[in-house]
Amino acid sequence: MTLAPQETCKALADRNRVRILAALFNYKELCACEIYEWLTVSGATASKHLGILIRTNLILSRKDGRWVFYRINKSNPSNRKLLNWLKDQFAKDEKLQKDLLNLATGSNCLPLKKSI
Amino acid sequence: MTLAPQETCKALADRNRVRILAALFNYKELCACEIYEWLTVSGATASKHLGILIRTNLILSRKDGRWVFYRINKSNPSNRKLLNWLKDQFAKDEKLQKDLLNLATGSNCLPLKKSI
DNA sequence: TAGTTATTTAGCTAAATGACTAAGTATTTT
DNA sequence: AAAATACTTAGTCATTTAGCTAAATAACTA
Repeated sequence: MTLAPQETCKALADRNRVRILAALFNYKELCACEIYEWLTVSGATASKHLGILIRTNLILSRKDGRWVFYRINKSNPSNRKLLNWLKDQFAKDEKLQKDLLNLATGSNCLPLKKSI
Repeated sequence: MTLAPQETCKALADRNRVRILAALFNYKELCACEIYEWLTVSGATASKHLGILIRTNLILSRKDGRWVFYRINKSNPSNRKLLNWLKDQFAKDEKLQKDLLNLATGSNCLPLKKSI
């Protein structure tokens, strides 16, 4: 299944989905509840966003007990350049950087595991 | 004025806007009427799409008499990687490639000027 | 087994989007 | 100056989307 460019871009055309990717750039993995608490949206809303990112091959998930952990899909060569561009954009997005600081301490779920 | 990534992506989240960019990758410049005839949408609709691409710094325009010519904005370094990714995607998008063949001959406006 | 926790699915609503037509502006031609 | 051409702006309508709550599913815990 190949995606047309506008389909991939549509997945990235929402602030909360961009925030999810930015968070996953900073952490190897995050579970759904860590994500939706940080986004401050309902679990259902976050789940929908995560589903969209999964279906466009931008992220991958792994189930562990009752948790589902999400991570960036780095194994998709056709998104390589796109993710690289995104990373550049994240670095320049001051609001996002401030926002990400709140993720570091915010969870009452499992401990966060810092990556990179 | 810096754009957040989701704003740039939103501009690319529509098939007709992607088609416009693909067309402008193949031709140095195209005028609005060449574009909307090829897209098979009304001039008003094309104008709106072109305005969106202009406002996100993806394309530039130049007025010449009663024509407005559009071209890819290659001078914006922060979109370099994104445009590069797009180019890769275009090459793999068979529908788009077939579609582009109809642009070469399609105009009853000014002569098309092949680029690259 | 019953209850609790984590996530997804279903159904709803308000807002955004992309298409159209009609009207407006700018420029050229007759 | 009037008509024609190229494009943009404004207004309308149908569809899509992002949020919510409630209900369903899945997995652990007491």
